[in-house]
Amino acid sequence: MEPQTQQLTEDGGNNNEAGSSRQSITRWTPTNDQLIILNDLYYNKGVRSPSNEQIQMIRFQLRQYGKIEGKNVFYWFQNHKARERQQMKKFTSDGHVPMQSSGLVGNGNGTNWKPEDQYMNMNNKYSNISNIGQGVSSAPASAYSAGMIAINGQMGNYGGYGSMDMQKSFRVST
Amino acid sequence: MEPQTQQLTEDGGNNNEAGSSRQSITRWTPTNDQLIILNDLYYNKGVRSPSNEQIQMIRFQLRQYGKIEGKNVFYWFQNHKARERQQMKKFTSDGHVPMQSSGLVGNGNGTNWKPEDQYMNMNNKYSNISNIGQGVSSAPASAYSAGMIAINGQMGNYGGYGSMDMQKSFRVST
DNA sequence: GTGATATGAATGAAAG
DNA sequence: CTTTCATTCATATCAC
Repeated sequence: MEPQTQQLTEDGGNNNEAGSSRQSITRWTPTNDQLIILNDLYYNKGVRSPSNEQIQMIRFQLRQYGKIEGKNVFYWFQNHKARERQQMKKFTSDGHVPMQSSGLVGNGNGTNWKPEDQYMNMNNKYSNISNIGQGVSSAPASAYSAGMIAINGQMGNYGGYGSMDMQKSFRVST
Repeated sequence: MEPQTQQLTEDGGNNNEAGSSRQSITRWTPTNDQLIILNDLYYNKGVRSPSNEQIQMIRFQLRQYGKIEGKNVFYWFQNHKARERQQMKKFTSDGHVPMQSSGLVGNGNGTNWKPEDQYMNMNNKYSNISNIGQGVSSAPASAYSAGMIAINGQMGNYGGYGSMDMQKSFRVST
């Protein structure tokens, strides 16, 4: 009834948690585009518990749409998976579960993902797929232009060669 | 939150009746009887975070008074506990906390930190790096290629090395 | 009708 | 991975 105007915590860099030894007072809020990618990875690509490397790549991909850190990606997948499972057990829908339409996921190891078209039902939020960060592709991105990240887009045969220097650890509050 | 001044729906009766599709799409509103039971469980029985099975039992019990699902019970306890703490935190030592805490559960924390470094153990097993795409299939039992992961699965080239020895360290403990 | 408040629902972050 | 905490969004109800 009323667009809640999701306050996209756009990048912009106003976020700040360093210095504060408190609990994170800055909570990452995924943008619509980020959610789309994350859900695509989760449901269509079968990503469940990405490794560190994968997290970094995903982060890099999502960064174009807003500020994001590795831990955000990590927590997102962890929560998403846990809650999907929780929903199955705890909220055993006697009626229905007003969340994602998951359900098949029987894979628990990632041994091999069975490609299957499943559309996530992002009926939750409002489609605000707009030019959120039009031109956000800042400079730092070019430094890592290894071109081997094919998370969502198409990638012919560039063959990156991936000895890039990725951050090895993202720590919160040094 | 105020004291349990059950100001619930003044309709007193049951605006939520099982089978009534009246407000099924709206959020659950506990009936008076349900609130009595819930509060009894909370204050007299000391229930704070019921397990899945407990939730189901509670749900079953409450169901005779109105439509209810497991998540409603779950969220009720979550919110009730969180908000009780929230108020307690607000009146840290005012001496007048409008709540009838019975003091069960002996919860003494609230501001208790654990001065301990928590290193998340991202145990990447030796093999079986969940490959997310159907294109990259790592060697079964040789070296684990974690350098580059084609999340899309459209990679025509396989990556070399990346940083394999990453140790993600969430140093989050305050 | 509008705003304040109570509270159900959701989820990021973190602890266990 | 499971469970809990904290913060925030969303909405029903009440006060005006």
